[in-house]
Amino acid sequence: MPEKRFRTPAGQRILAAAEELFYDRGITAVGVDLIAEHSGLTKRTLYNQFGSKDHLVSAYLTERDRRWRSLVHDTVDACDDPVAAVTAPFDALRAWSRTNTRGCAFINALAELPDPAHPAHRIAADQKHWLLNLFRKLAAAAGCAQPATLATRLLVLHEGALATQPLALDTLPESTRLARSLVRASLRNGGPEGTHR
Amino acid sequence: MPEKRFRTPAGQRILAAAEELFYDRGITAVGVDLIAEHSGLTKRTLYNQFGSKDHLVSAYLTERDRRWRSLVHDTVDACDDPVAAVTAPFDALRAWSRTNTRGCAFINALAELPDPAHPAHRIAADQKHWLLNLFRKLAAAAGCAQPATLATRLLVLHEGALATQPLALDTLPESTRLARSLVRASLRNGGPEGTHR
DNA sequence: CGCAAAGTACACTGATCTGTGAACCACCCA
DNA sequence: TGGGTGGTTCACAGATCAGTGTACTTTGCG
Repeated sequence: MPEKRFRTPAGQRILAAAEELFYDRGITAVGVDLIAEHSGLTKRTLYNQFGSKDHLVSAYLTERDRRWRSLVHDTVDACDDPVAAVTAPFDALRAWSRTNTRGCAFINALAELPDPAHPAHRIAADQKHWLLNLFRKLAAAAGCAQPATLATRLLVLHEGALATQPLALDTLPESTRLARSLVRASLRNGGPEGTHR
Repeated sequence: MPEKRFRTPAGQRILAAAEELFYDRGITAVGVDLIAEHSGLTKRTLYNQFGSKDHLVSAYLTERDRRWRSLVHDTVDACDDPVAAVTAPFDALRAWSRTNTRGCAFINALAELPDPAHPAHRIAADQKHWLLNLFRKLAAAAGCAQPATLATRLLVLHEGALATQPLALDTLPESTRLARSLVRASLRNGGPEGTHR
């Protein structure tokens, strides 16, 4: 059962418990017994619903990705100014970080699951490509010069702020400021500074 | 045995095997039996030398930190231009990435070891603080305006390039270009762009 | 009523994990 | 020559892990 569109209420509760535990304590460190216990359901139900721990891990990452994209879309849509919309993912990250302080779930998952054949790799790669592409589209829509280059820079800033988050260095505000200034600069002159040569 | 200054040859070989396996496959996923087998030594020797897997993990991170700092120091020292020296860690990262393609070992370790009491947390936090402070000192030495703010931005770019490395997006070149342009901008006018307000 | 789907209770398998005990061996050096 | 240090061999303990088999109960619905 690689994917499942409609999940039973018990399946949803198990997935919710898995999301919390996997993110907070790490995927390998959390056993299926613990997930069953935290969800109030039985291990048998877990296996009836998800088939294996690997499939549950995939469902965890897929669901988290869905929630994150939904938040970013909402934040972008709430911007009436197309220039402000370019850095809307940074605003979404600020809100997201209030309840998620253990860094990026996908980077963390890749750290624990080095096998490139594991579905987690595709999910993680897809998410970052999606964000890169979103930055590019938003930059182009705002009339930024060289949207591809700008998008790469914004992605690096975004991931850098996210990666340093567990270290409590409070890098997000400065990253956001720099991101906004890069967008402004790409509107003022014919391209972001430092691109020539 | 929390630290050990002088290690026996067998201890060095075990540590070398542990470094490779922990980084490539993840800490939790690698057992002590596998490390013993890869090093050609016995599990008994491993425990005689390191006492526990946790201590071996600490030794792994400490040794990796030492090698990375050594590379950065050498790269900085090889710069005759103090302005180029500010972004020398990005050049060091380029060389480092040729053989280390699984991202930051410390971020990865934090993902697997969520317990803040684990020594890995202190080692990882120390490393990032060290790099942030190095950026600050190099920026000040080069005459950059607002070296603290610049250092934070450079650290975010550095960590962003490192975090996205396993995703094969090739973000390091663009991160390095942007880092250099930020340094240049902080020399030209009274501070990096976008800092006012 | 009768059936099927969803979930429970619980024992259990086989593998793997960290860590230990104890006897033994090779080498170096006083 | 005789310890002492460093390493080996190998069995083993105790815990935990993913995953299964089976019989039972509940609930909703035709």
